[in-house]
Amino acid sequence: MELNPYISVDCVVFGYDSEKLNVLLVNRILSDSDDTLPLLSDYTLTGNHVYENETVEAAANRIVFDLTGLENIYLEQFKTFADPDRLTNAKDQLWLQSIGRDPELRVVSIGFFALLSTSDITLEWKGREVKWVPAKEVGALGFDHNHILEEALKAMRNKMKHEPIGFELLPHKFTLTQLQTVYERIFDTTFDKRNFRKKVNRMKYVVPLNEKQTGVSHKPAQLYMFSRDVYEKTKTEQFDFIV
Amino acid sequence: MELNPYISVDCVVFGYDSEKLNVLLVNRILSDSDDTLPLLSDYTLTGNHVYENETVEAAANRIVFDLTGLENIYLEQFKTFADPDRLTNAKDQLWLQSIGRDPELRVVSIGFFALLSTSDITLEWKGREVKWVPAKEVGALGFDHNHILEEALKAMRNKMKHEPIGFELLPHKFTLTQLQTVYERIFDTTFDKRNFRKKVNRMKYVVPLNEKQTGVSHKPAQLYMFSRDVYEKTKTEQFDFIV
DNA sequence: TTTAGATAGTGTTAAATATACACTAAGTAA
DNA sequence: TTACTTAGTGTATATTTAACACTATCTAAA
Repeated sequence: MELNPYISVDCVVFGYDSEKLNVLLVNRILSDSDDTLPLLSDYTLTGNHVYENETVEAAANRIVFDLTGLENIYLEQFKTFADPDRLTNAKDQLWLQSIGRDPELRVVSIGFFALLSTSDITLEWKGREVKWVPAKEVGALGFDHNHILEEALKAMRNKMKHEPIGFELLPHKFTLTQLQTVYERIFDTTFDKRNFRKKVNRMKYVVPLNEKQTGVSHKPAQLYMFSRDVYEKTKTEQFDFIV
Repeated sequence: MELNPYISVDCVVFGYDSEKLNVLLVNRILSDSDDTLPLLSDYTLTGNHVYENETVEAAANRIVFDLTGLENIYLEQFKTFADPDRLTNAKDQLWLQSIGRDPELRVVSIGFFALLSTSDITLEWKGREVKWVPAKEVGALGFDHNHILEEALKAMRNKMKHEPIGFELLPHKFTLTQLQTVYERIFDTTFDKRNFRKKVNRMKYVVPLNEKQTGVSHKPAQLYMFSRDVYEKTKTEQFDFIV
């Protein structure tokens, strides 16, 4: 089965490590014929073209699965990138040529972001180096991927303000302190612990388990899980189009 | 300048007529050679392929401008449609063939929605019939446009809950009753007049004008306008990830 | 010019939510 | 047993929401 040459999917995989938000990057390396200094070595987001009979959602899931081994990861199509000059940079042209793609072809890239907890996976070598980089420390990426990353961050933060997706960045079982910290780190702010807990208390879809944290050298915290089921059943329309 | 054959933009143009939400549709008609009964006659959303050197945003603006004569209309890219079988329906295949497109080609369509007040424009014949249809009365559309319309409605409603875009559906100067009615019609609900006004009162970006409604046979209402400028300057981060 | 009709515009009370703030509880490790 | 670390909790005040009904002002028609 053939890959479609002009439709690609780029996945901005966000992984939270209970400290900061990271992005999954892959190494883009191009060696000279005599194998000395590489002609090109930088990083890009994870992406691929879609197969001719494949939906873009399936392609996004495939890409995330190939790199993380995880299925049913939170994935959302957030924006499409199709500027005529998005791949006309010299490095990108060199790369496209070297991997046998037509550098003239206008490639549409459909952007997805994925949310997961880095504790759920261990990265493996997949023919190319794959690594987590803190979102705030990402340097110059190949293609238009800095732009895509910025847009993904915007879309993710925006969604996070109104829908319960912070949970997707945590392990299945989490403590309220962990939950509070995710939101604090992603929005670069702090919340009052008691007020935060009062608010969470009202969210019936954050359900306490009969289980406590283990392996910590202090009072172990109560564990909770997120129930999307309860969420869907209890959510109501709400407006907040106000300052 | 050539149109790119595999990248298209579909615009879901929402027009509010101070009564209901309408969608702009164009007639897709195909006559037999002897010009009797049409082989095909139905409606689609407005869309077009993009020029090779054109961005998709520019294409969306061009499409809206060509149909309405308006520039600087509120436009938002909301989702991209690229299913391999999105144009494989018999009617669509017939149409594609008849206008000289390759019916086998996988076409990516980037969806935008536009918001405007129908009072701002008068539709003209542009070689094809163009008409407003109430969003709730749209029948079977060509291509995958019923699906695109559904997604546009979802995206628009969702955005409307959290950001001040209801104004885009009204004339530049509007009354508070008109503003309330837009929200009521789009969310199929009703609000208490006094509470609604108290809320709007707190929105500093809804600014009263030194002007009243004219041409009505009852007490004329105060006119207001929306200031995106004030909005951008006064908006704050807010969370509501709660039931 | 008076009157009927239509929509504009306004205030209060009770309940819920948001905010600000500091100490005790329960575990581990030395 | 003590020191250390994080968990977990309550109260008072300010703000916001929700529920609810009447008067004001204009036009048009009698």
